[in-house]
Amino acid sequence: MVSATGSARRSAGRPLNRVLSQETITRAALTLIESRGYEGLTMSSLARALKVAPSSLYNHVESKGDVLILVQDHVMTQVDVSGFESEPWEHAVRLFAWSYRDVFTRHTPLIPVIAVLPVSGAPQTLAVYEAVTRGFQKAGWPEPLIVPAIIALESFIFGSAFDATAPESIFESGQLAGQYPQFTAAVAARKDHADQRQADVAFGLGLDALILGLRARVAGDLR
Amino acid sequence: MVSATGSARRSAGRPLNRVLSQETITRAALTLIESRGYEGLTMSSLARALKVAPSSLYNHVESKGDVLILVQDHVMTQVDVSGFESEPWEHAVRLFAWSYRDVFTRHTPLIPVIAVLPVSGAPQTLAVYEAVTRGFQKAGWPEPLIVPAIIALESFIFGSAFDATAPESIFESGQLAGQYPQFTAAVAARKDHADQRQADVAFGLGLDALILGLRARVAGDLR
DNA sequence: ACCTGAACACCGTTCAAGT
DNA sequence: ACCTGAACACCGTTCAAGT
Repeated sequence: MVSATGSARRSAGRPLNRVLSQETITRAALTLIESRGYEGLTMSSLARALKVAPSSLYNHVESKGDVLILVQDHVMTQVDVSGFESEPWEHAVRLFAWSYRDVFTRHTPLIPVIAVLPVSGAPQTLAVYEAVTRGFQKAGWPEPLIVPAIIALESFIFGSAFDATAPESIFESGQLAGQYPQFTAAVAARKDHADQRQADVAFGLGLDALILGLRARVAGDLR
Repeated sequence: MVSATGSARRSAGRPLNRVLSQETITRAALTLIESRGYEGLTMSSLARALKVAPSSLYNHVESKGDVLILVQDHVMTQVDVSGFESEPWEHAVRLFAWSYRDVFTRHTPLIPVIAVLPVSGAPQTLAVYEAVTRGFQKAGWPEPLIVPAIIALESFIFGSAFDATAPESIFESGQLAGQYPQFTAAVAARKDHADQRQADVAFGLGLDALILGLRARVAGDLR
């Protein structure tokens, strides 16, 4: 019997023309993540989206972790590094950092993947690092400081991406307010930044501080 | 039949004295994580360690996520906030930040949990924030800036904890080196900091920059 | 080479039955 | 109130069989 609606099921055996590739898998995974989130991304759901049996995926990837690596590298193309070509260093860093954080706020489950993944298998990730490095070099940064500075920036960005997914009320002490009076007061005193999200205020503050502090360090090293 | 070695299996029905509590569960989970890591922590393994059926756990926690929340709050007691009582602000922040990062380097799977968890259910976490807040107040920080500054610091710390779990060789471009010459050069130029780990160099650089930048911002606000 | 379909060893969670 | 034991609906992954 063939399913009543939709197309007939493919029979076993090698099909006449290949139906899968790493690219179609990556694309389907991204679409699935956009519509159903990361909990919605399973090898089953991915296979279903591609109209294929789950076991077929293993002809093209070694594991689900492999799929996440493919997705990660593709997501990296969404990060805006254009500023490093034309803009002054500080402006370029700011543009880059906000863009990087915004992208990964939508993809926090990739952060544990990327943070530990060797760049050698991730060309788009390398392309981003290359562009950023050129920007730092153009601004006259001492070579040995560039990679540590990029890592520090990236660490701040990843942590901030997690923070950006937290509910606005995360710091309300609730019942325990009386036991922690100073923190409760500090939470209440946070400036009412109109409609700006608290996570954005913190990110802006930290980014300004990092930029200022890094710049001071470079000036010291070059003097 | 009773198992040949070890104690006999408990029969069904309410036992004479309670064998579980949130505290024993938390303790067992932490021991399990220390010995087998986070992949080794399953509801089954946890039950086995406590000599109990997996379903028994659900009399004390609502889900595995609940267990992670209990673990997270307990781990928070390992963070050193003692500096904020006696030391100058800058030294206290440094002590706190390194300690916080070191603790969560061993517990990165908790980061997505804590980053989104309302503090109202996490007394130890609140205790840490209270101590830090007092240190900032003592140093004369303007009240509305304290919470954003703590969040920024924490974001940098969490991101750096992930970075600290990465292999030392993560930035070697491998085959693709030729296509990304500037980044490859920058990686090669990283100072040889004797036996200091690259992650520690980056964390130290970023922490110094953040401290300097935050301090400058405060000075500006108070002027 | 690359697909299907059946199977496997897990997972977290639910719930009736028992004391 | 709080435990056991059986069951359920999933998970990722393996592998023989098919073309």
